Amino acid sequence: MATIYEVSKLAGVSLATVSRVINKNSRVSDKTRLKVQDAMKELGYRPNSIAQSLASNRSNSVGILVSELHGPFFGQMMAGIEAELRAAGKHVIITCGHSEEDKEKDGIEFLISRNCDAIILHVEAVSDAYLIDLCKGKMPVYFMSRLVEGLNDNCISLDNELGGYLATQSVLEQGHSAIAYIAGPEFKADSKDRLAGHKRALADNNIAFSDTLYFEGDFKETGGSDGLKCFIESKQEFSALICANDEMASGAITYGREQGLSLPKDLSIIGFDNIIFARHTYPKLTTIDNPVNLMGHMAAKLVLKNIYKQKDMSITHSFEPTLITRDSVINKT
Amino acid sequence: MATIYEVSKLAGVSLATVSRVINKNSRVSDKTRLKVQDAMKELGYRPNSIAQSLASNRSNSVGILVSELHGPFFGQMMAGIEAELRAAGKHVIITCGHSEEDKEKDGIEFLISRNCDAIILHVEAVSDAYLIDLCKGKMPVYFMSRLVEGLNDNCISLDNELGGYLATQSVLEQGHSAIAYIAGPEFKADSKDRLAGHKRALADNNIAFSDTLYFEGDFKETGGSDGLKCFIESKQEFSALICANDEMASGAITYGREQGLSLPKDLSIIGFDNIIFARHTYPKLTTIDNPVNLMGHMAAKLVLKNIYKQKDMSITHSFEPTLITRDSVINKT
DNA sequence: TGTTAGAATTTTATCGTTAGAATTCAAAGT
DNA sequence: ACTTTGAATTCTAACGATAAAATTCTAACA
Repeated sequence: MATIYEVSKLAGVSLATVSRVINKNSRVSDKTRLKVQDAMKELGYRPNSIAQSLASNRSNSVGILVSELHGPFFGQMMAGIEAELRAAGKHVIITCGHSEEDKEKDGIEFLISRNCDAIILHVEAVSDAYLIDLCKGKMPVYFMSRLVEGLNDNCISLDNELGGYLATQSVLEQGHSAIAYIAGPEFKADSKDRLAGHKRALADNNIAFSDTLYFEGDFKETGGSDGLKCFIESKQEFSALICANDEMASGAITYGREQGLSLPKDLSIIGFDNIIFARHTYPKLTTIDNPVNLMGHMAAKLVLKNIYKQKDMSITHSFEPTLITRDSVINKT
Repeated sequence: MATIYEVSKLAGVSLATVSRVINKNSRVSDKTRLKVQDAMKELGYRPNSIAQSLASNRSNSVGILVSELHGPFFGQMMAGIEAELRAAGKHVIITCGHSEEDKEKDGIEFLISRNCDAIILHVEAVSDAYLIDLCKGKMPVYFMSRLVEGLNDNCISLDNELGGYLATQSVLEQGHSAIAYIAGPEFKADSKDRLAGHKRALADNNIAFSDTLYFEGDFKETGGSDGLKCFIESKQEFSALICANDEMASGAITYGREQGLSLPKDLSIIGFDNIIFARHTYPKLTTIDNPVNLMGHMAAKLVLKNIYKQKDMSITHSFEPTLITRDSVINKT
């Protein structure tokens, strides 16, 4: 592969001049610029980004840590970030933390050692204290879908509490009062906040939260089936089931039907996230929209603005979930 | 951040010695190794991977191009590749091509310019000729889920023709004979092969392929709904519908029920890929398993073996799909 | 004790680029 | 014609590591 040196020789100019035509910013006369561009074309020259990074202390790549590479939620998130960054000529280096503290820390180390210009994290297992400490380091850190105390400006977050409230409120408005709840893992902030919203809605309507109609799931399909199984076997009465995400809602729907329930007549179910498949369950899933793709774009914009100094980036740090009404919740009155 | 130079000074040894303790291979006396390691610890030294790459001409990163960052199929694929590579201390740089020729080429350029040690491509729009040409270049290229003529050793592929055959054969065995088919985009090799398998099964059973029961979909949910709509509106008789992937099958199921069909009684549907969600459609989707996660692992192993010279990697280039029987196809006899 | 082989270590050049200082150039002002 | 000035360009030293050649050390052997 041709180097800048060969280009400079062929064009009859110095290294520095070639460098300057590559980095369009500074001034070069049109004549020499043309000469250099011709030479580059002739040699099929492509800048060596590694060398560029070393010399400029800029890698033009941003690290991303998500919990999983698969899964509809993270897919949308990564797609949003990548699209925005790619359009600006930046790369993403993606790794995953599997919602485990060690692996998340490991992933972060990994990205730091790759000299990313910034990292965008969707971490769940690691503590706020750790993150606050991390931010004291040299690497700029941004957070997706998590609000870290005192670091608001680095966070793009969803009002999960509101989402939880909305879900429960909408179910209550349909006349349900015996409501079961399948939460996500309790150590995850998202789970906690959604649950808090649920409890607030219950309280607002003078309905007591019942421990026996609560189940801690895993945000996966099995969480939904296990949870519903648990409730059914406990022989309690309930007409609605709130799941803290759509995967668990899918699992619950599938399990519920296996147990002979007629849905949504026998049981109303609401999810959270509005993943693409939510409209393909049967009944079509009523859920809370989580604009995670948009949030991905926004996180990328934040990096573009702060790190790459791009202008005209208006940033929204906080997003609001909205209710998507489909067919899985019926009016009980 | 401390550099190798500072470490060498503190430890009282030369740069080269520090370098050698970092790259565990060559010999250093235990005493100096300890000295150096202490110094590294004291300074919180972390090698600068950019500088390492420049000097060693190795970036320890492999580029990945998929069609989309979201979507259950690609998620599984990326997860497989990343897990395997990450375990070996390599990074992935992921980008996407959106199944469009220009964007795919663009993405490839992008990865090449990042000095990856190899690239793994899941490309759909770009021609074989282009790929053959690409392989003549310096960058090692591997292909996922695509068989490029003459480049077999660089491909990890699924026998899509067999999958297509299996799907149709299984439906035929259930007594169906009027079978509609919703294909993927015709320019995609996967679509072509699956369709070819379908036609072979038909021929084996002396059933004529009917153009009017064929629809070219887009591998997305809308492809399934649009296709089924088209067939229904044409007032043709058919008792089974084969979809070239699960997303389209989901779309078809949803649309079919919207049109008042009772599934699977009125219409049997079979998909392809066995995405996670396939077991959560109603009826649960009978489909063809595509071991794409495994294939991702294998592609990564191939790179590990060929590029990073790891031993003990047994490679399987070709994978076979299998039938997953669930509830969406019924026996008609 | 003097050689010598092999291990351990250091020296030095290099990877391909950027960035700031230094220089040259060209047009304008006096 | 002679500065002056600012633009255009070149020079040179990094950036932080690796790798091959050169050197020093160590211990074993004659």
